[in-house]
Amino acid sequence: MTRQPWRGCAAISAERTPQASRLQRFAQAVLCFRVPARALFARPAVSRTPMRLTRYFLPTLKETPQEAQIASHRLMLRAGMIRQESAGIYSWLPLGHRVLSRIEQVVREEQNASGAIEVLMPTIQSAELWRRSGRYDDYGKEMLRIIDRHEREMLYGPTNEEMITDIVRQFVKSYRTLPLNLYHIQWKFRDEVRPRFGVMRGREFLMKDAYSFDLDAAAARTAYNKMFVAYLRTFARLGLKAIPMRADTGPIGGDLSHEFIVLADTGESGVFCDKRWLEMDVLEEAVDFDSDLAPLVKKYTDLYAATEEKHDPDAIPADQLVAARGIEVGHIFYFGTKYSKPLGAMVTNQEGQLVPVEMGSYGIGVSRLVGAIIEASHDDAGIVWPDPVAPFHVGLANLRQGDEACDAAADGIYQQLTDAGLDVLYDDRDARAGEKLADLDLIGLPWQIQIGPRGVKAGTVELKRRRTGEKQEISAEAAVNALLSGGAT
RNA sequence: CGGAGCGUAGCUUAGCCUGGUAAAGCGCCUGCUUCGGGAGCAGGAGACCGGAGGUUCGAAUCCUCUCGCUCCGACCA
Repeated sequence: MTRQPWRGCAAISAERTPQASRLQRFAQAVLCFRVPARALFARPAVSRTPMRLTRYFLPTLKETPQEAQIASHRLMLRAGMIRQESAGIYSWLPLGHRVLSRIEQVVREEQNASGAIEVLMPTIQSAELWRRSGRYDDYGKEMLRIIDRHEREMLYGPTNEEMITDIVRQFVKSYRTLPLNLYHIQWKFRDEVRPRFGVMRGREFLMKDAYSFDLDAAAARTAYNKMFVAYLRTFARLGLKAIPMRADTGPIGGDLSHEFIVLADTGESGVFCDKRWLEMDVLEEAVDFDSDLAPLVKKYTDLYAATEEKHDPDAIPADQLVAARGIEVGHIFYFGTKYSKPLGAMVTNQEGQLVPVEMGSYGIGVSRLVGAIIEASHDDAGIVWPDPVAPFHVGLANLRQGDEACDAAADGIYQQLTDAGLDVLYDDRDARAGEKLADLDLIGLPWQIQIGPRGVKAGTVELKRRRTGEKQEISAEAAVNALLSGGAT
């Protein structure tokens, strides 16, 4: 990485001012041939953020605030991940924000892998757009309506079908531009009558929404399958078993739809599935999204699975059926020309005719997933993060802060793990062992290293796997090597 | 939106029924002793009792209104 691409280019760097635009700097750097182009596009490594707890902000609670009814809500409050601002609206504190970002990143990577392209649309939309689709009046009180200073009617977007369709209407004129799948990850607002369960059912929530545009129904089906498979992979990476269930299409309309449901006792909807689903493997292997995905989709839709609304008691023998509760973490729809027609998103086909584009939309509740993952992965002591979403890889507890030998050992391990690129949260507070260990379990980092006077004297530290509780007393080197050799990345 | 509850210190609560000017535990700050699963002792800070009005000599307490939050139902990613 070249911090100063101007070095050695005196004539050019002399002209650089603090106000130099990006373009100017780009030109300067390019003119300076000694700078590798790669450096210009180097991106910051977001995940490499070790932290000493004394310099962090992690307001954990010993007692449970009274408003929290379910495990995930309780644990998120206790672990200092969120603070409620008003009904269904939350601030994300550092720990919660890190988890949210991690989930968002997994979702983004899998969307990109499937060929979808990221955009970002605003939270505030104009009522005019919604009048054209006819939904402004239909949507009811769930839509938060806003009047700006010019008395114009605006709204805080509950979803973005109208806007994305309007974008495509303007720029996409030919079938040659299709297929197209645009997605964004953005905050939305639905003024729920009764928000509850913390971030699982908030009024403000972070959603990934993808919108597919195709020339005909067959192509739209291909787009649907891509998203279907991308969702299987996304949830598998997040450590969740999400079952695709035949679902009601709801007010959004359409005739092909699956909800991805995580089974949990605290789930808000009743669901039914073949009991063989419980043994079914999640989709781990990489997928070629240009291949025919129909067989894969078939594999994951062959076994019966339906939400309450779509459940058909005659479809499956009772002794094969599991009735459970579930959390909806994703929902995919095909809805044809429902928006393209009224909003005029037309393309010219091969025959030169103007036809409305075929659309689908595909949502993942990113902020809801934080709660869903905790519901699916916690114990009496606290959260148990799946490795890919854990806010830090390793929690390092110095059980006797201020003891010279312990400090030296802990500082050393912290340095090594950090240098190796692991995210380490180092509890260097002057606090008691019990408090540190309880906090570590509560925040649920996948690995813990405990360093205390007893072990230091014997030349060992304790390496603990949060999920299993399994502990080993080994040398510091062995612990570092164990973490570096795979487990904790 | 129907039904039911609750607002007292940062958190969890007591006090309210039967009015007399606010209490405890945890957390926080200081000191000492402790130190391998949320320590002990001593001291300290911190609450116009959600807000407004009313009744009363006097209101956290009774009455009215209002705001906020929670739960059940209907609705929803």
